[in-house]
Amino acid sequence: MKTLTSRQLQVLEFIQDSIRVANMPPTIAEITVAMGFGSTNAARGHLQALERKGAIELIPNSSRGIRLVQAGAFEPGLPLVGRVAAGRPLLAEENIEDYRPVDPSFFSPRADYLLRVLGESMRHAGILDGDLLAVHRSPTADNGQIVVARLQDEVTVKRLRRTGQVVYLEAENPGFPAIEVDLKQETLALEGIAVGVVRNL
Amino acid sequence: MKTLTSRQLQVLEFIQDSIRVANMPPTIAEITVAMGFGSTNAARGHLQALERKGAIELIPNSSRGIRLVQAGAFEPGLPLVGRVAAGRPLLAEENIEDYRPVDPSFFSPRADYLLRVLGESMRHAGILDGDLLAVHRSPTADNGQIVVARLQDEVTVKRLRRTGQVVYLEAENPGFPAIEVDLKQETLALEGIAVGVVRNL
DNA sequence: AAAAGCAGTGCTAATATATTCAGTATGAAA
DNA sequence: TTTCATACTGAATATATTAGCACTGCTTTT
Repeated sequence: MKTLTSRQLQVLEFIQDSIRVANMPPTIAEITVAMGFGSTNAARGHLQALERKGAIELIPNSSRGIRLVQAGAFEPGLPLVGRVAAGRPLLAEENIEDYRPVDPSFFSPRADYLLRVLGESMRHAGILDGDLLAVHRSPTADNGQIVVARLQDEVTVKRLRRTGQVVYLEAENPGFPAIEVDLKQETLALEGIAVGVVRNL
Repeated sequence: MKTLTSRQLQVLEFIQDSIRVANMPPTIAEITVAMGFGSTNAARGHLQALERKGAIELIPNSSRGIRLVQAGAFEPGLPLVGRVAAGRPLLAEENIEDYRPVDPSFFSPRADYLLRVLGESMRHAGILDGDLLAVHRSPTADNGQIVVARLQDEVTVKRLRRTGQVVYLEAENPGFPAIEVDLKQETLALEGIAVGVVRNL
């Protein structure tokens, strides 16, 4: 989508608000009033510009015939992180596979992103290969929580178990050994804590 | 809300579909066409009846001026079914614990409601006690699918396995025996097929 | 210097849409 | 038996809404 001017953005935002509040797009006249135009053509011009730029779609001869094109313009959903490129922040653009319409506040604390789970190491916690893990960004976590951690450019989902200065990242599947991190020697970079699981069957 | 007639319900459902699909309420003319009426007044009559009964609100002199009154018209979410009362339809009001902001179309096929899972019988399929199972209403299911079935006023989640005239509802946890249903003697009432899992950690 | 995009006004025509009035027919409730 | 709600048809009207034409003025790009 091409960049919008600030005025066009205002119009777009009014349309989004309209849909959110009234559950229907506004008429051109409503936009005209809301924006303080003296002529409906001012609004029409903006709508046509927005359509040219791909922000909306106009349905000819249809009242309130404005359709938001952006999938999730008002509900962007959560970024889905898939394979993580080495040396890049977890939420760097190249790690974001897609956006999924999941309500962040459905989880508590709020979910910040979704992580696609690889492998079976957490199977016994009901987290299977391919599941989407809802993650809340947090640099700290409590004992016993399931966390997302970075270890040498590898992202892993494990249960955190701390005893003194040693942290164990435990799998929930026999055969997968726990990872031991000595806080005196290395730092443990937590990416977040797991707050939920979403699975498509 | 007073009870609606079946015809009124059809109109209401069309309006709901319209909002879901087109993101805006239909015009009276659109309802007229969709319902196969010969006159817009047929649709109008239904709309006024729906308004009297509190299902919708009509905005006078406004195109597409139909507003769903239902809490959650904007974010209907999915009904969460908890404990199921004996002898009552699964989606009867008294079975609906709450509504949860989960996007029905996130799953495929679309989820119609969420069922709170009780017990550990599907643990090895990654479905734990307390999980919310996204369910698509369907009277039929394929072999191997995880289904929601009604057996003597009990709702169970099991994997469907069919051999000839005998259906096995298999648990995914050793120690939980499969339930055998002989279709020659009893009927199996499927409530739906599982299309997803949502868990709050 | 010309062309294109931006941001508007003002008016009119076309048509989409809601609304009103006048009916028919059925079944349930008072 | 009258009244009321349901479930429609049919035609006409009022208004809401989109759409088109002709402008002005400013800024940015070519």
